[in-house]
Formats: sequence, C-alpha cells, structure tokens
Amino acid sequence: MASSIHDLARHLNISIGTVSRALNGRADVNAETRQRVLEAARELNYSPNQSGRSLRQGATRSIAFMLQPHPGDQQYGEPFFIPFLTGLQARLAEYDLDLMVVMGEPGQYQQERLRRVVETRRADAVVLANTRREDDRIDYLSKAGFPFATLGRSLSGGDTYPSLDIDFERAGDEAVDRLVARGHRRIAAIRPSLDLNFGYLFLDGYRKALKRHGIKVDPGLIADGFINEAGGYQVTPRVIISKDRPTAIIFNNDAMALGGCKALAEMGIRPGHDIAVIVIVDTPLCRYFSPALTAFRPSLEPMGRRLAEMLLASLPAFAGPEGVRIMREVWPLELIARDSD
Amino acid sequence: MASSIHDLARHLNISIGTVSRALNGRADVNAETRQRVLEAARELNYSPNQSGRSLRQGATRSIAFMLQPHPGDQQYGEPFFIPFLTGLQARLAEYDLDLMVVMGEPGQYQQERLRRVVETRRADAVVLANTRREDDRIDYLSKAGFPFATLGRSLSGGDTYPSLDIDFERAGDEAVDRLVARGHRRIAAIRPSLDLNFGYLFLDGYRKALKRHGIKVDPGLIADGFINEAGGYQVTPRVIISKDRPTAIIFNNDAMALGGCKALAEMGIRPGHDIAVIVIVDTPLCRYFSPALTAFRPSLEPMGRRLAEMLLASLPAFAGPEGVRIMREVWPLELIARDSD
DNA sequence: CGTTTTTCCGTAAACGTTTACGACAACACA
DNA sequence: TGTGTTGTCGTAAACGTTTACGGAAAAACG
Repeated sequence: MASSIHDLARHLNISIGTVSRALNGRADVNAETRQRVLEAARELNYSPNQSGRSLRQGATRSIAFMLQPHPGDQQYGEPFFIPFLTGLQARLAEYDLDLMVVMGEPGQYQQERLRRVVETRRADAVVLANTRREDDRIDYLSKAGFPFATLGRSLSGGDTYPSLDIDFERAGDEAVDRLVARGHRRIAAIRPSLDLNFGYLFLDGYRKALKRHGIKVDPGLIADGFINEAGGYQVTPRVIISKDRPTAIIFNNDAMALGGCKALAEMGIRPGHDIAVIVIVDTPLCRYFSPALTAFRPSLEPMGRRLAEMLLASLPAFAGPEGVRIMREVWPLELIARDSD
Repeated sequence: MASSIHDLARHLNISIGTVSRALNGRADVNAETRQRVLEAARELNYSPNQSGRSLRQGATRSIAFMLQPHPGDQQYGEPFFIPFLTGLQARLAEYDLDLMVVMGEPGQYQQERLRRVVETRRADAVVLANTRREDDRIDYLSKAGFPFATLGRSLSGGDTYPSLDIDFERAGDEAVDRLVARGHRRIAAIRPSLDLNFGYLFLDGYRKALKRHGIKVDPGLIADGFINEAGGYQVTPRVIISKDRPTAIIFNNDAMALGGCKALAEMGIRPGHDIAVIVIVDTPLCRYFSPALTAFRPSLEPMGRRLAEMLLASLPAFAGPEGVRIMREVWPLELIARDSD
C-alpha cells in the first residue's frame, strides 16, 4: 500500500540515498536520474512518511494552537476564534505545516496539555490564545526554551516571543471619545473579572480618554464580571444603581454586553434610547442584536495569517535571510457604528 | 534538554529494552526495576518522543478534522463547529489522541489537503464535516482504505464508515407539523443550493409532513440559495412573489434565515407578525435576532464526543472486546420556541 | 599523459522508539 | 541430579527518513 523510499530505490535499481537527494532537490544528482526518480515516485504514488521525516529531522512540521475556553463558556464558544484559526492555518498550510488544536477544559488551566505537547515534541511551536495578564504558560515555555507566539499581550516572559494583539487601549479611548463627542459625561465601563490582560488594556484607554476630556474617573462606574452573558447580566445593574446614573456603557466583551442589555431591558432602560452602548469586540451577535450594537471590530482572519508569519519569522528553520526576528504588533480595530449609541 | 530512553538506560545501567518495557507496563520486568525506571523518568523529566513512537508503531496518534468552509463564508465562519470541535477533541484527548484541524480554502474542494494527510500518514484517521450528497472525499478514503468518520450523511461509500448526523428529516417534519397546528397551510421552504446532503433530508421531511396533512407541495414555495446571508436575502423574495403568498417559511440554515428576514423586512413583512419563521439549525444568532427566531437546536458538544467514540470503535487499535463496530447515528434536535412563529 | 577538479552515487549511521528472540539464572519438580 | 518452568533482562532489528563521508568515474586542465 504505502510505498517507501526503499521501494523506489529497488524499483529503479539505485540507492535510497540518491532517491532521497533527488526528491529533495539536492544539487548532487544527475538531471536524468532525478527525472527517473520523480517519474517513479508519481508512478508508485510515493509520498514521504512524515513520522520518519520528523524523527530524523527533529521537527514535526506542525504547530499547536492552544485554545482555552473561558469558564462557563460552553454552548457556542468564542465565535472569535474560527476566523482567526482560518487565517492561521491558511498561512501555515502554505509552508506545509499542520495545525494541531489543543483545548483545555473550560475554566481549567491547560498547563498539563501544554507540557504534554512540548515534552513529547508533538509540535515545533505553539500559539497561545486567551492570554492572561500573568500567564504561567508563557513562563513555562520561556523557561523550557520552546518556541511560541501569543495572540494577546501578557506581562509574562518579556519581549522574547512574537505577539499580536488588538489595540484595546485605543478602542477604549476612541469609544470614550465618541461618546463624549455625543454629549456623554458619565460613561460606565464593564469588563471581565479574570486576569485576562485585555481588560486592563481597555481600562487604560478608557481612563486616559476621560482624563483628556477632564472627566473624573468614577470607580462606581467601573465593574468587573464573569466573561459571559450571565456575568454581564449580573454586574451591569451595579453601575446603574449609583445615584448619578451613567448615560453610556462600554462593554469590553460581546457576551457581557448581551447579558448587560438584558439587565437594562428589565430595568426599562433601552439601549440606543435611554442609554448609549458600545461594545469593544464585535461579533456577529452585535450586528443582529436589537438594537444593533455599535462595536469595534478586529480583522481576525488577517490577524491569524499575520501571527503565523510572525511565529515563523522567529523560528531559525523558517527565518528569512535577515535572520530570526521577534515581532510584536498591535492592530487597530474598526468602529462599526450601529444603532446602540 | 530532551532526554531519551537511552539517557535513562545509561543512568540506570540497564538496557533500553528494559526501560521501554518498564515504562510501557509490560509484565516481564521486575517490580523493583520498574520502580527505579519510573523514578528516573520523573527525575530526568523524560517523555517519549512521539515521532520515534509513531515511526515504530506506524501510528501517529492524531486524528484530522477536515473542515471545509462554504463558499462565501468568510468573516465568522460556522459558529456550529466550535462546540462540536470541543467535544471531539475532549474525547480524543482522553485517549491521548491529538486533533489536527485541516481547512480547505472556502469554496474549494479539499481533496488535495486530504490526500496529503493520508499519503504522508500524518493522521491515523480523519473526520469529515460539511458532507456532500455525493462526496468524493468519501470515495477517495474508502478506496484508499483509510479510516474515517463523517459528521453528516452522504450517499457515497455505503455503510462502511461511522457517521453521525442531525435528524433533518424529522426537524423538517416537525417544523411543518408545528406550523400546520398553528393554522398555516402555505408553508415555504428555503434551503442551500449546494450539494450539501442536509438540504435534501430537510426537504424530505418537509414534503412528508405536508403530505400527511393533505397539503399539496407547491414547487413555487421551495427555493434554493447560496448558503449564507446574501443567499437568503436573494432567494427569499422568490417564494414571496408568488400570487398566493406563504404564511410561513422554514429556513434550512441560520445565515440564510437572517438574510431572508432582511429581505422580508424590506418588503414590509414582519416575521412573527405577518409571517411565521422557523429555522432548522439554531445558532446564537437566532436567539439574539429580533424577533428571536424559533429554531431547532442540536447538541453539538455531545455530538462531537459521540463521533469520537464512534470513530474509535471502528478502529482495530481502539475497538473494545466486542471488536470493530461501524455505527451510524442520527440525533434529534430540540425545538427552541421563540418569537418568530 | 598526468594531475586536479568536478560530478555523481553508494554506504552507513543516526533520529527514538518498540518488540521478537534468545540467554541466563533461579526455582520447582520428579 | 536432571529436566522443565518461570522470571527477568539484554541484544538487535525494524520503522522511513536524511545526510556526512568517501570513492569512482568523468571532465578539465596544464
């Protein structure tokens, strides 16, 4: 069934060394012999066995994508990741690299799974998602000297690895800008309570913009909640209760925004009429919600492709003539103005 | 850095054969030696190199999931697949199997990518999604004798492989039932135009239920469109235009439903008021749309786990004491009644 | 023609495992 | 004591590649 390089060699009456060299485009093989080898390979339907290759070369030609569902995130997961994954795997495929997807149990750190991938050398590098502010996965990989890149920034590990993130500061900043320009002064911010770094980045931008506009930051207008619909539902009333009610809310997560809007509805407060709502990361849900939610949208598929490139550029085996480069990029979001603000 | 079985052997002054047997729980090794080996393995932080293992055993311990985006399906992909993938990979992980995700270019058949996986033996089996009515991927895998399972049914390949599908016939049937019970007699059906099998299955159920209720099937009430929002938007007016307007529409896809509702809105027809709308496969979008769309919902995460089990049961290396079994299952959907019908 | 260079190819080792086989010692049994 | 059995381990081959090395023939050069 599966023909090996030995079959080819026997069939052609030459040595396996020559066959291998011919197939790999080595210079020291006669043009005619190469031709014969290639023909025979087609004829015998030969493809190199990846396990043999991996063993000899010490490289598996596959990249692991570590996706960690947030706690409570069950039914439909993050729509966020499919387009990112699409881009990532598309670019990797161009380099003949495979993509392994490793998920953790929802809400559980995935150190074990990560260790397994690294120690059994199932992948040549990993891509981390759901980056935490302090991320022990990053510490582990740095210490182990295992190549990786992250989607999202982290305080861990220094500048030793490529990372690509969305510009949450700027999004927070621009959201405030937009709201202030529309006359709002009391602007609430709702973000996830976990150690997810983007919650901090968002808040930085939010604070900075308020300060620029001479608006005092009111801690009563900032709330943290579980990063899902229930969390948004639960925590939103807290910023509403305050005597001097906000006229606008910025949600740092789409699911939380949906839950928040539900809570608002129950309080008789209509987004887009009685209160302005902006969501920092757009998903299709924002578009179809009623009222359609104004949101900041990232370019996920291009980001996936880009992070693949950045990761490869950091790997000696794939680095171009300029040598290994550690790149860090922060990408802007695009404001999609809809009906909620 | 990476310690091999040789390092262990040298460290303990025993042969690599014994080390391997000890680690693999073979019977013919002294209890005390095994203890020493296990300790040394922990001490030297040893994990078996997967490439070496794969090469020797002729098995990679990884399963490929072939996900093929539909043409035109770009920004957010199918929210459908994340929970399925979660379940699939969770169960596979229990068997220490990895999940490789292979996507095709949107709208392009992925034969090439599939051949590559099979011929270079990068995976031990594959799981096919987006099953076509006649699917050349299935033909290829059957002919090649490569193990696989499918999410979705197909006419290709006979009953030689495990498959798990949603009961689209019954969903179509029940949707009609429900609408008839509410007084509707003119019920339109909109489905994808591609060769996707579920479009046919749905229509079977739809026709069967109409017949049971003594309602003649009106071809003017059935339309095929591109399986995305634009397709639904484009094709929905066709069934509306007919002189004797339908009072209800069943959409066989969530994206098409959203596009269809947009078209209806532009014609001044309000779902839930002027026309009843039911969607066959629920996604979060249906829930947040306004009006919230009544829809049939599958249990995707359990289905993912189940298909993993079914695939493994069909593999000699994993089959239990009953031996290899080829299972085919069709799972019911749950009706989520909302506001659109 | 002799020497050097180039071209091309075969040999064999190596990557890290698993496992069939046989060896040896200890033990049991008659 | 001789024979068979059992327990434990070492040896070596094998999986399918790639590649360092060396050698033979051909070509180039003086």
